[in-house]
Amino acid sequence: MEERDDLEVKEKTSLNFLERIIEDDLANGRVPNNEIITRFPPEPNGYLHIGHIKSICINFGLADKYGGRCNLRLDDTNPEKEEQEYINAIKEDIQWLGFDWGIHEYYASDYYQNLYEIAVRLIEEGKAFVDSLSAEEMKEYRGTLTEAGRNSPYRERSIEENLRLFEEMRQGKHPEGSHILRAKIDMSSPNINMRDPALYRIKFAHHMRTGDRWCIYPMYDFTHPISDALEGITHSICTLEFEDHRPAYDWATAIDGVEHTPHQYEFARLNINYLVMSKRRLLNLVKLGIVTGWDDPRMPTISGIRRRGYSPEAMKDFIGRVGVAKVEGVVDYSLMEFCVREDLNKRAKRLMVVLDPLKIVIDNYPEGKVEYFEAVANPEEENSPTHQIPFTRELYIEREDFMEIPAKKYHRLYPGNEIRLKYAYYITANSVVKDEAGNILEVHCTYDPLSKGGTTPDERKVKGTSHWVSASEGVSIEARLYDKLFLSENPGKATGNYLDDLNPDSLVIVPDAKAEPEILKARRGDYLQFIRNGYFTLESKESTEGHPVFNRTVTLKDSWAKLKLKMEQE
RNA sequence: UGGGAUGUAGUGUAAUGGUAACACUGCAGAUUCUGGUUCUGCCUUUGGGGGUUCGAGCCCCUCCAUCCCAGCCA
Repeated sequence: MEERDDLEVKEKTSLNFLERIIEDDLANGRVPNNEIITRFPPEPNGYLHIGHIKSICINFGLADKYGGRCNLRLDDTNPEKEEQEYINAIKEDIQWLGFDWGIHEYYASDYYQNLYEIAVRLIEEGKAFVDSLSAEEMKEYRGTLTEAGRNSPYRERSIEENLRLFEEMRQGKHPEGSHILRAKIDMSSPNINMRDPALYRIKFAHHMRTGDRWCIYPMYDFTHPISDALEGITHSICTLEFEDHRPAYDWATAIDGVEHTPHQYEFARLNINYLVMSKRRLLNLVKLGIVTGWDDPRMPTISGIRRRGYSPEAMKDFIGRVGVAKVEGVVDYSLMEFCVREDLNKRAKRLMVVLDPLKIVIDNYPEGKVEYFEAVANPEEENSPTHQIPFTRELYIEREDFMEIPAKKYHRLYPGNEIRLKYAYYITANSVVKDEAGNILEVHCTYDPLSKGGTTPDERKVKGTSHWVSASEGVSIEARLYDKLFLSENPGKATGNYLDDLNPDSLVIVPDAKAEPEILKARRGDYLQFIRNGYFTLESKESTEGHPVFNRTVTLKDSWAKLKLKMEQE
């Protein structure tokens, strides 16, 4: 221990592949002004989910690390699916994570005029044409994965006719689906994305930002690279499924007149086992009313996990631990739980709440007496604040903290056994009161007055300690306990019948416990940690007007449940 | 079976031609005013086969496996 300082702490400098690319580009003067510019380009067609956190952390993180910047760009080129509500939510979620795009908030729709002009220029140069094939015909002409496609019969239209048609498309003179602007690349390319990709389609849809000004909208393969170029993006980082689009990206940034040439790099998206992470499916859960909204605490959306009490720090730590690579893997849910637990353990305020109450009557404690004990908010914290907890003759403890016939290795309350009520007294169980059906209604105990504060003069030890709540002084709260996020039975990505797969794993518990000072405190916000194996969060009143809800954030290692199972098997 | 990518403990990620490692999980033990926390220990790894090299997870060849692509979505 005295040699600590002499130990050479090996600086861990291993870089991920993107950092290596950037450092190499920087070292070789390939970055204009040495300013790394990335972008996070979500389509505002839904709420951001946990998977997006990886992309956000990579793009904003890289910009931070290398002293550049990251633009927020809303990729709004499909007016039928996009909504202002989503834009607001996206911005809130990124900010919650602690990232700031400053003044660099852009919209693909800001570039509609530029894009249009570039398209006209492509037509003039004979590099794009108006195709009048139907969607079905186009598909047929495209060929298959193993067979080359054929040129559209409209491919050789004159430049004049193409120009006229495209202009008419813009003016709304043609119905949706009648014409489409395509790039002339190569119908026999083994890469299907290069078989004369569509550039512009007709859509008589109202756009939330441009209204009815346009009725032709540019496609991703055209919009994205040019938006990147226009914004001076140096490193355009996306997920693996766009690898096949990189040639199209390079084609677009090579168009005459497009000044800046960004480069696209791809990384593996985040998959977490049993977690449903597809905007389409999440939207479905919302539409079908299976959840209360995108921010339902069971949803793996950023707003959902925020409501359950996950912290941005924990999620960023999680992403850091997952790493960045090109391997399509599936991360264990338990790693995310670990990160949340680790963070919450350091900062969560501990409050005692009984979720599944069992009444305890202390026969030798005076009726009507109320005594207060001091509890610390967070034992992990030095000089942690304390608060007073009322103790009375009748209390509630957790139902699982009592067993009439104890299992092996059970050292909580059972007839004849002595345990400690945290911060208060030692009690010993004597007798049990049951109803006709044999359900335990209450347990009668006696307490040791000398054990006040949780220790005794003779320093005898007890093996069990339980949390408790006063029956008369406590407050009743409506609690909804969520175990995990919506999980699928499919360990990889959720598939077809994911709705059947979903295991809500939630239950409603209404504890009988009544007002306690610490519960009132909790109601003002923050983390509420408690219980043997779990952390709980209480939503702040502000964010859930009228819906006081308890959310159990994570299930800790369910060691108790496992032990119980083991004992049952023995 | 066209093209593009990827294979390192159960999972994720390092090792950039020089002793295969870190974290999570799992298992065991110690501590403990909650069977939590904390601490300690253990288990398990380079997809297969060739080649180059004094030396290969890394370079070459080959086989195998997995993922992505046939929207007028992004």
